[in-house]
Amino acid sequence: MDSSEKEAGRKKKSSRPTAKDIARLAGVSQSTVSRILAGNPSNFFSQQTRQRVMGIAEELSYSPDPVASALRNKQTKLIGLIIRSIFDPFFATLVSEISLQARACGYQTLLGNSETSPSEVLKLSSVLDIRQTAGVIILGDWWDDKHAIQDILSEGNAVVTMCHSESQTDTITINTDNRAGIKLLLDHLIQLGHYKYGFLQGCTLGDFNERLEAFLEYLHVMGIQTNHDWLINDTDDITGGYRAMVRILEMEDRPTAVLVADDLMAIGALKAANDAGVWVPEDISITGFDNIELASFVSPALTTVQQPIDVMAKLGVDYLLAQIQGEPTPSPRFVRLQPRLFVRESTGSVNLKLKGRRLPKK
Amino acid sequence: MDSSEKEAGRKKKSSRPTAKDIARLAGVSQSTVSRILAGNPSNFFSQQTRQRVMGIAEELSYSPDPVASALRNKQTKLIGLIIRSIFDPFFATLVSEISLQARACGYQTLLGNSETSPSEVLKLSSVLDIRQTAGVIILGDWWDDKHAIQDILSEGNAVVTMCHSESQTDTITINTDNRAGIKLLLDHLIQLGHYKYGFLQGCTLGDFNERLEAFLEYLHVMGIQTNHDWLINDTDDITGGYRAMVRILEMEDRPTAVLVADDLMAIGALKAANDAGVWVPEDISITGFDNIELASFVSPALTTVQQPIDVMAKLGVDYLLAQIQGEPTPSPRFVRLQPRLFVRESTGSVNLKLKGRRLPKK
DNA sequence: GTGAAAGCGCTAACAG
DNA sequence: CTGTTAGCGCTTTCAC
Repeated sequence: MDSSEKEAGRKKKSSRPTAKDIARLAGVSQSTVSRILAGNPSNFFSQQTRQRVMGIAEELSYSPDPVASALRNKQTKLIGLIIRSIFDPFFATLVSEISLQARACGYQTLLGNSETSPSEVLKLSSVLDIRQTAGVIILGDWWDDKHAIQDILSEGNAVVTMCHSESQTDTITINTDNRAGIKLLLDHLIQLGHYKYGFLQGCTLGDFNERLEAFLEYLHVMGIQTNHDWLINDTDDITGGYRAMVRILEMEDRPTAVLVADDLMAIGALKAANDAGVWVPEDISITGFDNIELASFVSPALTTVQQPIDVMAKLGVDYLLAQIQGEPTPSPRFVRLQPRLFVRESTGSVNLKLKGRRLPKK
Repeated sequence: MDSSEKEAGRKKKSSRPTAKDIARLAGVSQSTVSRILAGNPSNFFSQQTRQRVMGIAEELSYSPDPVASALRNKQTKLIGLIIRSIFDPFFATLVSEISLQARACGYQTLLGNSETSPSEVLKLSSVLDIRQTAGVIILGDWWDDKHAIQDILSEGNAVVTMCHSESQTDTITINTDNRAGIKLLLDHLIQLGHYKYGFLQGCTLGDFNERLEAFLEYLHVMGIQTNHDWLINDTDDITGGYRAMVRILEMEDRPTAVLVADDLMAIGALKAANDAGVWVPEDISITGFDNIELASFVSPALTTVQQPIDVMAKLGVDYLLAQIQGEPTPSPRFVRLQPRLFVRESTGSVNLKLKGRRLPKK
């Protein structure tokens, strides 16, 4: 083999200029380059050197190697995202917003979704190598969070939880106010004259628990009786919603309105009603939670409550970065954002029954 | 301040044992540790040393710092994922599968979704800092791919594209066979007696283009006339599908069946029909593409064609890793996987008209 | 104001 | 079989 062949970089990154290159070209030392480009205001340089260095850096479109600087700083520019399920459009949207927001702050997003059985205690490291992250956002809670979060923190990571129920930890939690959401929904239904309420809970997860609790409490406050048969528990996906609704529909004595723990499940429930020939909202009213885009596009369109995803994402990232930068945890550790009611076609007055379904307009 | 306070690690990673620690404890050199743990079969060690080192490593649950090893190897264990939109459940599922698959191979996934206007030429680096990735998977094409991909490659990254149309590059592309899918759908509809076909195209993206072309070609082959008014172009999301369908429905002379470029749009189209009081499939048949889970849960359930997401994900990751490991690009650069037809409720015989809609069973 | 030098944790080339 | 040494690219003392 020809020996004078210049080795083309062991594996990759053949080309990129380094601080050393800039230094050589500018006739200064590497440390000067680093200092000037760091933009640390405490350092002063002759206008000359600064211009020259910055000029050359610009020209070669230099920027410091993130890996090297991570090693040196003991801190990457990566944030980990641990998600229960990316299939749920609500989470997918949240993920998207978070990653956008993070990128705007110079951070990238490492995806740690883990479609595992919720029952199994998850070793966090199997989902995400947290040594590579500066911080972690946990979306939804479902396993032994206390330990998991402790692991992450002990690794020196910052942590923020979102859509996470009660304080299992000392970390910041950003949530929609589930109680307020349920109240919005129930007030709306009560106004429509409903008096028998069912609740389809995804599973006994934090957020869903909160919604169920709020449901029971508010009903109690309003002096409305509940039948515990109407509280059904299934998986927190579209199929779970379908199955749960089937059970409701099989009952002799049915609720007049069913609150479903989230939109995706509610879409499943809607389908179950449809398949059974039960009309919504004429025979039964159904509500969701989240206001995913799809909610307006099913038939009938879903009455639901909106979570302010963009605000949640922004807050989550902001808090996380603050923590990463060593700022102290702010005092109200639980942020509760207000949801908003969207009344659409899946809810109606109890008296609607037998009025017949929407007919062709023509 | 107390000077003898042990500095608690500059920012993080205070604790983790290093190879040096293991070496000290085992009474060997650091390189021995590295070599033993690397498991390189070309190196032999005394059973003694090996056991001792591995024992200690195990005990401290040591594993090499990914950042340091990335710096040294000039190669991270990160793969970048560039997605058109994570909102589409089809893409979300693909992302999930890919990240699972990648993790199984010791790689993590960096998320680079970029909800930007498709028209704008995207600087790739604004979506994902590819210096931190060993390879990139691009899902869907939509901008100046040739340049973007060239950028990535020149950075030393491996690239695989998925759901990407014709060869704009020399990279491997993994796709569902769009032509076969359209044929499946059309054969089904032809059998039902349809003779007037519309097509709602998401936008002039690769995958969608291929579907439209296949549609036109196959119709031509079958000697079926097409009305170009029935070819509608809108955004590739649920709202786009809705709008496009509204336009179809406003026409005097309507197609008897409408193929929609993907399921999400088809759901929008379904809603449009519903809102207009047009019955599906009695008045018009509608089909989708992808077979997302939702397809079974809208009413009427969507007849569609399934993309084998899991296989695609596995192949994509496999090919990417092969490339990363320096294996040569395999000869058939275009992998086309076969779709599968799912007939559900949104398609029916042309003669169904006026038979009336599903009625309550009770 | 700027340079020299150390070192983050790892791996691999080069001894022996 | 194993140790010594160099160096990935960066930042940051410490000197001058």
